[in-house]
Amino acid sequence: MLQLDLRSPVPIYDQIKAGLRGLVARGILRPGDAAPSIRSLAAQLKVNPNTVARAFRELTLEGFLESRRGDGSLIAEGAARHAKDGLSEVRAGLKDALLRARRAGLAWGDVDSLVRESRKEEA
Amino acid sequence: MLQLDLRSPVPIYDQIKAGLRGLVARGILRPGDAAPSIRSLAAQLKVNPNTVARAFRELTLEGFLESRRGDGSLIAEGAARHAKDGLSEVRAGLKDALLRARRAGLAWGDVDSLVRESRKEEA
Amino acid sequence: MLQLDLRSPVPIYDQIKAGLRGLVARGILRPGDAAPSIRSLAAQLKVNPNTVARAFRELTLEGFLESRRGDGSLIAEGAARHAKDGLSEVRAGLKDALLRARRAGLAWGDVDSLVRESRKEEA
Amino acid sequence: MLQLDLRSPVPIYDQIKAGLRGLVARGILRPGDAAPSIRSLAAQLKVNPNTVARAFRELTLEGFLESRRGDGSLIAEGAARHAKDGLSEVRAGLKDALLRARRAGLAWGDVDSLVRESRKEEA
DNA sequence: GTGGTCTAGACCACC
DNA sequence: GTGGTCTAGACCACG
Repeated sequence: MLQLDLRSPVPIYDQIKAGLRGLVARGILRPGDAAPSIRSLAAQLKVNPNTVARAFRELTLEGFLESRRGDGSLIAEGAARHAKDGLSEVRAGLKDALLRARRAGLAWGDVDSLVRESRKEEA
Repeated sequence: MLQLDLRSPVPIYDQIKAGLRGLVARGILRPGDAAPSIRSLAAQLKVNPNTVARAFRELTLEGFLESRRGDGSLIAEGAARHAKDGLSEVRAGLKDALLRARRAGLAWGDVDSLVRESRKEEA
Repeated sequence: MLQLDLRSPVPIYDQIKAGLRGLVARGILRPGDAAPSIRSLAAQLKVNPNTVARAFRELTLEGFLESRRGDGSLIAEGAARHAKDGLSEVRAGLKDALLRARRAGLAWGDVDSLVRESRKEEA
Repeated sequence: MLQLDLRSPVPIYDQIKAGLRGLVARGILRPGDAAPSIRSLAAQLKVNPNTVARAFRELTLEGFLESRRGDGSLIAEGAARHAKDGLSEVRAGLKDALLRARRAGLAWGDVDSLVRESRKEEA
């Protein structure tokens, strides 16, 4: 349901944040649904609960989650929009990668073919 | 001539390395040309000279630069190939970013528009 | 009749307790009156009945409520005094909040305008 | 320079955040100044560095601090405005306290006299 | 059971 | 030296 790449330089808590937003963006979780509990998600991902807690805390501050004391968290009402036109961190990451690639001398043509290639592999 | 993103999680010295390789990949600097001096580059980028020095040191070890005792560095003969190798790393990084973005729920259409947007901003 | 702020760090059962005391302090409920039933209040506040039950339990222990086996609770005779005692607690809390706000750099003028603002919003 | 109340129900990291904003609001620290290092502040406050780090992290996300990798943090340019018209958390806390006080039955007149009283004591 | 805070200590990368 | 991430484990309050 949610996958991590522990080798990635991207912080685990960021991957968790992106993953949850992805579940909403793809319609697997919907506003009003209960989010998995911090502890259960931590166990499932084999990660320290604090790490998951940090992701949840930030998502709550951002208004993507609502935490109910002693009764778990749920996907906030605005989460769908948040996940959709938001995805801001992911977009920022991609844009950053694009920018660096350009600065490193990658031509736009190369970028285009790389995108096409990835698209093909996925299908 | 060379731009940094101080907020990026990518190390500054890595950005400098990639930037110099990019200048060669784009033909702005050529093998045999003088590289900017560490001090002047540091001043221009408003960065600690140590940071630039580290980038130069590593580029020299990699054979991309040649240092002339007391007389700065110059772009090595094999620099063009090095710049190309750098490009494959960059491609790999971009591809990875794309994968994560997709996992996070970003649609291909979003990717396309993001690319268009970056292209536009650059122009 | 009784309003909660689910986002507040203040426990819900405490808000309920304070709210009931407030209703008495303001003369809306009087000693001898029937208190709302736990279930109806829980439904109205969209809160777990356990939470309301806890508030009632504590209020009963404090002598603010009297429970009639199988017939709900009623406002105790001494409730008015209890409500007044509650007020001093509230005052202390407010004073503390003021102190912290001042330490944090809030000017007295800001405090004044904040009070005016709250007053306005309430009306 | 910065005082904590470990007995307060207000989280330490929140007190630290408020304290730093207060130092800027009062002009003791200015935009561009170096903020104390996480470790030194932790030592001075006799608190775990992680706790200070959390405060710093949030302040950075909010744009009040800028962190320079390996070179400490500094007060961001927008910090003064942030601290001044912001102070948002403190104001929110005060407003919350006011709201609860009102719901608990405290009259506006009581609020006013309480404010006057605090003001007098401080002077 | 839940989320939240805090401590302690390790490790990393950067300057 | 700096900030950042992660783990481990304790404790608290709430539902």
